[in-house]
Amino acid sequence: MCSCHGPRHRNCHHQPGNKPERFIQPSLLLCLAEKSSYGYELIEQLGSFRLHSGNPDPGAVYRHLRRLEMEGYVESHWETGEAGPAKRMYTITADGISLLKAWAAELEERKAALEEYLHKYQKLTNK
Amino acid sequence: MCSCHGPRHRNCHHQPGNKPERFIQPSLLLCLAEKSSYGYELIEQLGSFRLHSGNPDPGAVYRHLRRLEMEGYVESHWETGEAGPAKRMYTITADGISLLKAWAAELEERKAALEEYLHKYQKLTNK
DNA sequence: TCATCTATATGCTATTAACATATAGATGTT
DNA sequence: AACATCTATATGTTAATAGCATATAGATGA
Repeated sequence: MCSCHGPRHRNCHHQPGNKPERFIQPSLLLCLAEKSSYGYELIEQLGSFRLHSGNPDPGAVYRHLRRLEMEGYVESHWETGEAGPAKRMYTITADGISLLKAWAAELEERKAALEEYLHKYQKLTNK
Repeated sequence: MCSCHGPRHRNCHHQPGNKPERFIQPSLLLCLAEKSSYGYELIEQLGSFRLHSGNPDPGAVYRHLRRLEMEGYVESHWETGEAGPAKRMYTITADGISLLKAWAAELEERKAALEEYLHKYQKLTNK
């Protein structure tokens, strides 16, 4: 029974299924390492990652992008040529590639940590 | 370059290595499914999990335990017989076992999600 | 004209990890 | 006896973030 109530708790964080996603940053970096892109498109791309159940919050994505730029991991410029409203196109920098690499190592470690946990769980249930 | 400064930012969350641990609850449940235990001992046990880099924050552990009890996933009683100060011994309930099972399924899913991400990363770097 | 789609952005709240500190009984040392 | 240390539990505060709501505006189509 979750102690959370009200409209802000449709996705309560206290139960396993309702995960806080902390993977917006590494996902953005991976997408941008593949090709330059912009917020609206990146939102759709992240939506297809298993790490994100459905499209991520647009607000979160735009804020992450601005921050990554402020910190020098990506660069942006306005693209006005194409159809529709102007897009802010983002390109990953060398620092961004380094950060992505660090994320990959970290996520590899987390995978191993999860495997350890699940192994312990298996050992318990097979007793 | 992280925009975080000051004493509260020795462990900045924005960089891969500085992970927020969101695994105290499932770790506690797994330990308690193995055997009844108490806060101080559980802190040490969690410290040996790869999911936790070093001993977790005692405050966090004690609060998690109280909340798990409030929500019916564990039960506790004071143990005064042994040496040292009294211990609040925790025992997992049937609901707690169910919750643990749900956590295991969720962490299995997260492991798969991480594998997907890392596979994409590998594909990129092998180009 | 109006609705809808594309696109970016900001404001607010709840939750949580991290950090700091408080309390107190038990044990060991001089 | 006095004192430090260890065991054990607990609370107060802050910073960071996910999630939700909302604002803005140009482009497209009916």
